[in-house]
Parts: sequence; structure tokens; C-alpha cells
Amino acid sequence: MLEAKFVRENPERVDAAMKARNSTWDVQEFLALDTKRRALIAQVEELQAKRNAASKNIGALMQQGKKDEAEAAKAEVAELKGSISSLEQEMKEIDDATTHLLATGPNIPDESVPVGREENENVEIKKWGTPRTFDFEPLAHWDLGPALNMIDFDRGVKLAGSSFVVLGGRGAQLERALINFMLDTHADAGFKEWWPPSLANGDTLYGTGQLPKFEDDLYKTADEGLYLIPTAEVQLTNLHRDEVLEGEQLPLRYTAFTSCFREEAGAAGRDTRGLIRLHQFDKVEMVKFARPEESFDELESMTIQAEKILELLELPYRRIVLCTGDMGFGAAKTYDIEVWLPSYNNYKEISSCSNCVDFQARRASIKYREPQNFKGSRFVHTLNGSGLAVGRTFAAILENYQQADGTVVVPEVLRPYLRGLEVIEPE
RNA sequence: GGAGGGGUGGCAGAGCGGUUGAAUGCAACAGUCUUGAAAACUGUCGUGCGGGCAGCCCCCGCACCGUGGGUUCGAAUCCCACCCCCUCCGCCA
Repeated sequence: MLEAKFVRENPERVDAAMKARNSTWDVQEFLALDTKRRALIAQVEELQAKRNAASKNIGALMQQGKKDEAEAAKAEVAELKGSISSLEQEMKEIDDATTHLLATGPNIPDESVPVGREENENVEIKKWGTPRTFDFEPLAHWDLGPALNMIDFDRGVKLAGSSFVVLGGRGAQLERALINFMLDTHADAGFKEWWPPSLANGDTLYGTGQLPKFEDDLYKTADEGLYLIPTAEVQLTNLHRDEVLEGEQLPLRYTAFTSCFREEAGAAGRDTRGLIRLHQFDKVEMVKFARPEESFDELESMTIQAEKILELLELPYRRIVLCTGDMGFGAAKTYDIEVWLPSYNNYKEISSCSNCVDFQARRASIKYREPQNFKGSRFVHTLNGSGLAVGRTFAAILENYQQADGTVVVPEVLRPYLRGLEVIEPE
């Protein structure tokens, strides 16, 4: 979230940023609350100071044995109590409202982000590879998968419901191969691998910004009120919640494979076919903690790291930078990587790499110290990126590597992970 | 799930109703000493918010001793609930 002081001192800039993001977040509402809040704080604290002084005095009188004077002073302080507690209550309400307002405000876009209202104003940065031309009618993965007995949509529905799938045989193996290939590749690049819980508590979801605003997108357990994680970013970032890191450790580079769970409220009707949008999907995630001066360089290298997976798999992709109106809640800058998907006859998002600057660090209180450079501690910058969405990679491989006879060639780099398998045939 | 013990500053660990934001030790930082280092000595050494201020490494105030409530003129200290950790028992992949 944004710092109250920053909003107070830069209202025009914040207002412009909110408009560029299509956010209805109201700077004026904040300023009004903030003014009221600070006035109340001043009042309450003045009374508290009085009370504290009087109480100390009572203590002194008691020790001197002046009981009568002490009793008189007690009566005086008792009067203060009433006005303090009613003011305190009012202050708490205003304070909660202010905090909630701040917590529901999105991040401010970095200056390098193109201004735009929607998706089609995102800007293509680079393109890699050439989409294949087929000399036969290529199938979509939602037809290929079942034909090869790799994906079972019907049984996914039976076991859990719509937008759940079951992978079987080569399908299950390919999924596992992709996960291991991605993790190994990131580990080789210096990312530390983690294995986090699939459930997380409210503080954790708050830390990365899913709460309080996006609770509807999350699955929640009825008894404990725990949430199924929508991405490993949540866990990897919160590993260091309420911690102060040592500057020399930075940047920290983490990776993890997890299943991700999204209720996707409001997403019904989009990408309904195949593996593209599911309630549960696998993803290998990258998260970094960086010094502010280095974070945008780290965003570049993280994006390249994600692209490396596609290059090794020889899947054509392009990179776009999201415009202000299309960015996620916590991001200051986001690159999307889109893979070529023949069934869409277009590029489709397969990774999203963001620099959240200090937006999450402030919520989650993740700081670092570096005595040789500054006194005290500062918020780190947090970054996250998919490396990659496994299901969409799965789909891209089936579609891009299919052959006229309905079989699928296994990309070279995956063969060791599939015990040498070169071609996937119907089982 | 049951019984018992415990949660205090970066770490360890006192305090158990009053002037304690908190003893002491370690670590860290600055300085003295030293050719340099170590040792020794001296000093500094929590966070957040509000106010003063053009601004601050400055000053004042408020809050914070797991979390939330309560008792009291006054709570780290007493009471209640919850969370977490440890030990033992039970259960279990």
C-alpha cells in the first residue's frame, strides 16, 4: 500500500496515477479522513499526556504518604478518563477507515510504464521465434489432450466440478517433467528452491495485497478461515514478513513450484476451453527481494529468466509491457510474456513479471539494513514472476509440437525428464 | 485432542502494580589506544504515529514487553479469551 505521508504530500500525483490505472480510489476522501485523523490524534494525545503526568504525581504522593492529596488527584484523573475513551473510540474508527482506504488503493505505476486504458494499449517490447505454419489442420490442445489420453476434462468435472481437470498417463508425466525442468533451470541461475504450504492465513494474503480487496477470488476454509494460495508469490514473499534483512544478502532470488487455486469470481465465460483458465493449476514462481536501486534491473533479469524457459523449449513468444490501465493491483511495472498458441492464432499470456517496489514490503513489513550506507532500516523492493505457468506451457507444447498423425514431439530439453521419450503417442 | 510449562529489545535473559521503553550479558556501530589487528576502555545502540521545523542525523508528545479485551488514578507486571512455541500422553499419512 501507499504511505499515508506520501499521499498527503503528493495528492495530484496520486490522483493522476489512480486515473491512469482506471481506479476509482479517491484521494480527496483520503485527505479528508487523514486530516480528521490527525486532529483527533493531537486531542487524544494531549489528554493522555495530562493523565500520565497526573498518575505519576499520584504515585509520588502515595510514596510520601500524602494520602488525602493522592485521593483528590485520583478523582481529577477519573474525570479525564471519560473524555479520553470516547475520543479514543472515535479515533480508532477514523484510523481504521483510513487504513482500510490505503489498503484498498493500488500501487502507483512507474514512470516508464506507458499510459493506457486497456489491454490493447499494452506495448510489445520484443518477439522471439517464428510461429509455425502447418501443412495440415492443427488441433487445439483441448482436442489433442483427450485424444492422447493425457487430459480428462469430464472426469475433472466429476471429481471436483467445472474448470477442474485430471491429467493421466503421459499427461501427468509431462506436467511433472515441466515442473522439474523449470525448477532445475531456475536453480542453475541461482534461485533458491522452496516448498511452501498450499494454505495461508489472512496476514499472509494481506501482505501481498490479495486481501482485503480480492477475497472473492480466493478459496477459503470454513473452519479455520485459511485461504488456498492463488500463487506461490504469496508464500515466497511472506517468508520474510516482519523481518529485517541484511543488505549484503540482497538480492534474494527464490523459486517454488505450487498448485495455485483461484475461484476466479467474475471470470466465467473467458477462456473456458482447455487448460488455459482453471480453478487449480500448477505454476513455478520466482520471487526476488532487492534494494530499491537495483529492483528494476532485477525485473529485467527476472523477465529474461522466464523467457529462457520458452527459448529452451523453443516456443515462440513475445514480451509486452502492460499499460497503466492493465496492471495488477500491487505492481509498479509489469512485463507479460505471451506464448504462441495455434488454437488462439495469437499469443497468450504465460508469465507475468512485476516489480512491486515497496508496495508489498510496506504491507508485510519487510525491511533491510545496511549500516555502511544508511541509518536504521528501509523497505526492500519485492518482485515476482511466473516461470512459468505449467498448464499453459503444457498446452503450448501440445499445440506447437503436434504432427499430422496426431502425435506430439517431445521438446529436446524435456526428454531427459521423460526418460528419453521422443514422441507422445496415444496410449 | 488432553495435561503441564512458556512467549520481554538483533540474540540471551532480569523485571511480576508506580518515576521501567524496560537491568545485565552478547552482538552491532562510533571513538580512544595500536604500525595494523585483537584485547581493554568510553559512548551510541527498538519500532510506529502525531506535532514543532523549509528540512533533518534535532526537539516534544503518544503508543507498543505474542494478539485482543478487562480491572486500576496508574499494567510488561493482576483477570479473561485467543494465537504460537516446548515437554509428556493420545491419534495419525
